[in-house]
Amino acid sequence: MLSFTEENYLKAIYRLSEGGTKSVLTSEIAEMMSTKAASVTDMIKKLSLKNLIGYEKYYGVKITKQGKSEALMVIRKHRLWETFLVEKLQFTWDEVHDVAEQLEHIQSNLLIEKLDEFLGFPTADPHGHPIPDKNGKIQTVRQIPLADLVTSKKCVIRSVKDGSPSFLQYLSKIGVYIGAPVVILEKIEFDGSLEILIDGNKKVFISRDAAQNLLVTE
Amino acid sequence: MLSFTEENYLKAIYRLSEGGTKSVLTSEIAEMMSTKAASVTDMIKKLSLKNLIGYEKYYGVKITKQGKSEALMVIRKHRLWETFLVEKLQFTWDEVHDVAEQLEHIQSNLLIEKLDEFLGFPTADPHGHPIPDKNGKIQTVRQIPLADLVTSKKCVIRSVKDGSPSFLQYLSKIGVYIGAPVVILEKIEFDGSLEILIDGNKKVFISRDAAQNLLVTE
DNA sequence: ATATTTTTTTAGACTAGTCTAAACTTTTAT
DNA sequence: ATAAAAGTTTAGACTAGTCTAAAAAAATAT
Ligand SMILES: [Mn+2]
Ligand SMILES: [Mn+2]
Ligand SMILES: [Mn+2]
Ligand SMILES: [Mn+2]
Repeated sequence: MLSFTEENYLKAIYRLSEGGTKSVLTSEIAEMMSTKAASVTDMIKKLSLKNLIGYEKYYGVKITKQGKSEALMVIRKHRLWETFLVEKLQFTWDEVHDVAEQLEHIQSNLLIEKLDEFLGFPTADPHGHPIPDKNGKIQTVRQIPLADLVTSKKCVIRSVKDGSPSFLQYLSKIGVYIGAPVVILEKIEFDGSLEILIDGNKKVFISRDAAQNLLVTE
Repeated sequence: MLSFTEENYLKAIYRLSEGGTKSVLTSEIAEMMSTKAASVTDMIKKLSLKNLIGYEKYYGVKITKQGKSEALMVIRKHRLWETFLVEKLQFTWDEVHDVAEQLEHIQSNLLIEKLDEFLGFPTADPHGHPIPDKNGKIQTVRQIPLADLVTSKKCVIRSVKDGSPSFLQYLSKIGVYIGAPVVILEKIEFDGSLEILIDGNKKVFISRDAAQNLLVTE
C-alpha cells in the first residue's frame, strides 16, 4: 500500500512521462511537487525499490508498468471525485481540484467502484479530462488547440489544458464550457488573439494564450 | 489546523469524556487508540499546548470547549459520510465505518456543507447516532436499552450502541433495522435473553448482550 | 581538452508520530 | 505506615518526509 506522499510523487512522475519516452529528471519532479531536489532523490530511491519506477543515478527515472497502473488509479479517483463534486454537490469547476487532491488518497476499492456507478461511469471529468476505467484504460479522442483551428470551421470545446481556478472562472465568465459549440470568426494578425462565436450567439475576443489552452474537436 | 492524528486523539478523548465529568486517563486513551501510553503522553502535551484539552500530570485530561467543538466537527463529518455511503452509494451499514474513518479527515468546509445539503440535512447516521449540525449542536432523544423495556410494550429501534460489523450483520440477518417496530414477547429468566417480535411478523430470540446494545424509544 | 556552470546526490539535521525501557508517582495491599 | 503493584512520564531510538550545505557528476563553454 502506497502512502499519501508516494502516490503524489508517482502521479507527478506519470504526468511528466506522458507523451515522451525519455527519462524524467529529478529537477522536473522537484519543480512539479514544489519540493527540493534532495527530497526527490530520497523518494526516488523508495519508489525504485518498490519497482514503481526505474532509476539510473544522475539520469532520471522511468515509470514502470506497475507504477503507471498505480498512478492511473490515483488519477481515476481524482477525476471521479471531481465529477462527483460538480455533478452531485453543485461545485463549480474551479472549486474542485484542491478537494479532489485530498479525496484521491482515500483507500477503498468498494468506494471507488460504487462512486463510479453512482455517477453513471463517466468518461471525462469537469475539465474534459478522461477518466481511466477500473483497468486503467483511458479513452482518448484526438483534440487540437482552438488556436490551431481554421477560421469559420465549427468545433466543440472538449477540455482545458491548464485548469487553474482563475482561467476556469474567466472561461465561465465569457460563456465557455465543456461541450460548447464554437467557431473562430477572425484571427487577429497582430497578437494572435481570436474573435470567436460561442453557442452561436456570444461574440468575444480571447488571447492566443487562452486559445492555446482550449482543446476542441471538429 | 489539526493533523489527521490530532483529530483522532481528540475524538477518542471526546468519546471517553461523554457522560462523565471526571478526567480521562492516559491508559484509557491508549486503549481506545490501540497505542502505547508513552505515545499518548506525547500527544497529550501537544493538544494541551493548543488548548484543546486541560492536562494535569499523572491525573489525566479534560477536554476544553474548543477541543469539544473540534471533536464534534470530526464526528459530524464521519457521520455525514456514513450517511452518504449508505443512502447514495448503497453501502450496507456494516461496511461504512472504516471508509468514514478516512473521509472524516478531509478538510473543506464547503464540501461538508454541500454534502449535508445533498443528504437533506440528516439528523442521524445509519447506526442511529446523532449528527451534530454545523454549530456542533446535537439533537438528543432519550433512548433506553431494549433489555430494560417491559414485556409487550411497543417500541422502535433507534440506534445501536456497539456498531461492530459482525453485530450489524447479525442484526440485518434477523431483520432488525433502525426504525423497526419491536415488542418483547418474553424475558427468559435463565440467561436474560429475550424473545422479540420484529415488524409485527418476525419472532426471534436475542441474547441479553444484544438487547443491551439496541437502543429504543417507546 | 580543460575550466566553469549546472544538476544531482550525499550527509546531517529537523519534525511528527511511534516504540521500548527506565524512572517516577499514585494507588492498593498488608 | 510501609511495601508492592499499577499507572504515568521521561529518555532515547526509530521511520517517513523534509530541508540546507557540501560533495560529486554531468553538461556546457572556452
Ligand atoms: Mn484536478
Ligand atoms: Mn494528491
Ligand atoms: Mn462509524
Ligand atoms: Mn479517523
